[in-house]
Amino acid sequence: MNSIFKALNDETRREIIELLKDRDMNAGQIAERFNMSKPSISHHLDILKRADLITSEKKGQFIEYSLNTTILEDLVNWIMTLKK
Amino acid sequence: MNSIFKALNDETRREIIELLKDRDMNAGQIAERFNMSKPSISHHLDILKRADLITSEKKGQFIEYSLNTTILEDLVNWIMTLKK
DNA sequence: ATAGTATTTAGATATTTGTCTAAATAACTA
DNA sequence: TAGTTATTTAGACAAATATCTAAATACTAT
Repeated sequence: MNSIFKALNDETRREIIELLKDRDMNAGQIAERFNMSKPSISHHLDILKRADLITSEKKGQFIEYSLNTTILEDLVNWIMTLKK
Repeated sequence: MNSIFKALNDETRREIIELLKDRDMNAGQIAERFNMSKPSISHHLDILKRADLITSEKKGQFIEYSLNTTILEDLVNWIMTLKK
C-alpha cells in the first residue's frame, strides 16, 4: 500500500495516470504533455511502475506504457473497509 | 485531491485513520498507540484534519477526533473514473 | 490563585522528494 | 560503422516532510 499512496501523492503522476487511462503512450509522448524535462518524467514513470500502477513494454526504439487498473482494486478495498 | 493523497501518504496517518474507524478517540489516546512523541501525532492529526479526513471536537479538557468518511467518496470516485 | 493534565505551537534537524543537466545505453537508419 | 533518436541513469541541489525537545495555551481541580 505504501508504494501506491506514494505514487499517487504527486499531481504530475496522477496526470500521467489519467493520460494512460485513454490510451497507451510511449515515454516521449508522455513527456511532451508536461512542461518538465524527460528525465523527470522518466523518474515519475519509474515510481508509478514500482507501485505497479503502470506497466511498460519495449516496442523497438520506444517504450510503451499502459495503465494497470487491477492494482487499484487494493486501493478501493482499503478505502471500503474504512467506510463501515 | 492533493491534500487527501498527501494525508494518506504516511503509514502513521493511515493507522490513525484505521483506529478512528472503530471508535472516536482523543489526542492522548491516539498518541498512546504509537511509539512517537505527542507533538508528532498532533502534527499528523493536523494534516488529516486539513484533508478533511477527520474532524475534531473539544470535550472539556480533551479533543476528540472522528473519522470523516464522506470525503472518501471523492477518492473512490477519482479511482473509479480510471477503471473504465 | 496554583498546580496538574491535555494538546498544540515553535523552532531545529535529518531525511526524502522533485527537479535539473550531463552522460550512458539502446535501437534504428543510411 | 557512424550518426540520430528514445529513454534512462547519475549526480547535484532546493524544497518539503517527519520527527524531536521546549515552550505556550487551555482546561480542571484543589
